[in-house]
Amino acid sequence: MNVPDTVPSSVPGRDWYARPVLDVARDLLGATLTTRTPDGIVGLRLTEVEAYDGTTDPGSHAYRGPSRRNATMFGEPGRLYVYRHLGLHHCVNVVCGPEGEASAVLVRAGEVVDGADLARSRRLASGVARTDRDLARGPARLAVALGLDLSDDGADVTAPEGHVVLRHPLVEPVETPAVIRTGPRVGVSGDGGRADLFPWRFWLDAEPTVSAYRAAPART
DNA sequence: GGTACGATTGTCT
DNA sequence: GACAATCGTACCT
Repeated sequence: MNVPDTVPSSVPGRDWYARPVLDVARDLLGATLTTRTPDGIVGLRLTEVEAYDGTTDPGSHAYRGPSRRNATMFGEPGRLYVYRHLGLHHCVNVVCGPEGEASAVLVRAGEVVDGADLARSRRLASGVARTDRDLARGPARLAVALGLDLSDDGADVTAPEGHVVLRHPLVEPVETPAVIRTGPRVGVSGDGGRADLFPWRFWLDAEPTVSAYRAAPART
């Protein structure tokens, strides 16, 4: 794979995810999520995420308590929660916080840093050709690029030999310190229209791969 | 067993 | 910028 060994990185253990969801969300920016499938490897440097704070967060799938769909959120941190949206798209989350709290970070966008050819062919197979910048710009495109679907729900990202692995850089790049920006979450309508109360979207400033903000449709 | 609704995207105007 | 597409899940009867 192309990820050079000279870039110090580690695979955080379960405890790393068992922290407050806002801390984990912030720390996930710049980390790389890598999927290994029979047809190859795709690595993604995360540039945009959103935090969902378990059963106390009206915007979270966990707000109404455990169900078959969100069971993974109530389980161990450090696992993938994948769900289908609008019957068309998949969205990928990383479960965090203490087990049972059901907090999760939605992975919204990233920059393909490995396996761009494979990511591109997956995107082509799913529809229309796009620029490389769009390969993983938006949660559904990101899932396609990484080749993730419902069968990956519950996958453990803390296992270095697993088929989905999250790596975290041990040291921040000194020359290009990451500027982290925050804002209202995208498309969350369960917050009573008060998206401003939950400025829990985090992204890396000046990243072309960050998806465009769209407010949730007003709820009647 | 039926119905309403969505953490979005692509396409058309 | 606006809108249709499309189906699993939750919630109701």
